[in-house]
Amino acid sequence: MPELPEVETIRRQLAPALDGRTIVDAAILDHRWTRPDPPEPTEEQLRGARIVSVGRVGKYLVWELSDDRHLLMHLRMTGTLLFDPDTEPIHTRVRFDLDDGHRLVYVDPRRFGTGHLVYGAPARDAYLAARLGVEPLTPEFTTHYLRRAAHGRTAPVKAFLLDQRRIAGVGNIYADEALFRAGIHPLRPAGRLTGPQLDRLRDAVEDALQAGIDAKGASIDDFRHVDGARGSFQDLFLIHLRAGEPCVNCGATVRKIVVGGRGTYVCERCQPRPRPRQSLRG
DNA sequence: CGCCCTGTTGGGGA
DNA sequence: ATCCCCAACAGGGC
Repeated sequence: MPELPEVETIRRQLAPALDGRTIVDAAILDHRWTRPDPPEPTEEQLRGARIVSVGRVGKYLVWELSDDRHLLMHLRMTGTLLFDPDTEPIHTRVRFDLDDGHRLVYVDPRRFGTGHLVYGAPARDAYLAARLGVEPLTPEFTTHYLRRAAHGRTAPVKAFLLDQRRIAGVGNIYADEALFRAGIHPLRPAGRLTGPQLDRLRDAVEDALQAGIDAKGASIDDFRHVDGARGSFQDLFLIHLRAGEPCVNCGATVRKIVVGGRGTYVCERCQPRPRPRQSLRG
């Protein structure tokens, strides 16, 4: 479920409850959660650890633990963290019992989510730096950076946005949203964006992500229900999952295509298809 | 009931 | 650099 705005929302909700607490007991019910070699963390390593802080980098939740240990959690598509659930969810993978009696439960039906334990800030930063580029809601995220990152690339701009090593935290939904707001077709080669398009794209990524963060308060479990009377998110996702509906901007019918193997929603009037590139050899 | 397709992610192999 | 497939599971359409 989580892209940057959702992970950030989870972090904000969790941090006050976790900061300063000690994990008195941990149960790892799913071996897969710790899969790299060696499998870390183990239950023994988590037991007795104090939680210094809970942060976020890209789509990673970064727990700083006592003794300069760092737990890097990625929720992938279906991971969820529940605080004091009434009943034990079916797909519970990890349980954390805190020293104040509260319990945090990690639930993940598809079991894609991962947890890694690394020792020392340098190891943590190296792990993240190898996978993540610029944070899109920081001053580092400039048109200039976008231009340099996109220069010479032939892959579709949507694939470019999804590449976490360039921009950290944009997923399938917000990529569609940003491209729609910027009026750029997802299939346009990233290296062929014009100056004005790069400007618009930078702003659109920022705006779409910030809108997602601001929409907290609505249930994050329901964030995909953009149609119907659900309300809160009706205005948040302008294009995603709206195939067959009229474009909110021009009224043309929103189409669904596939880009990079991912479902992609586009208004081909607001986001005109790129002219097919003439190959040099014909 | 079964089969097929889809999906909020990212890693690895071609 | 780019593209495709896969991990594991649920839900919907037929």
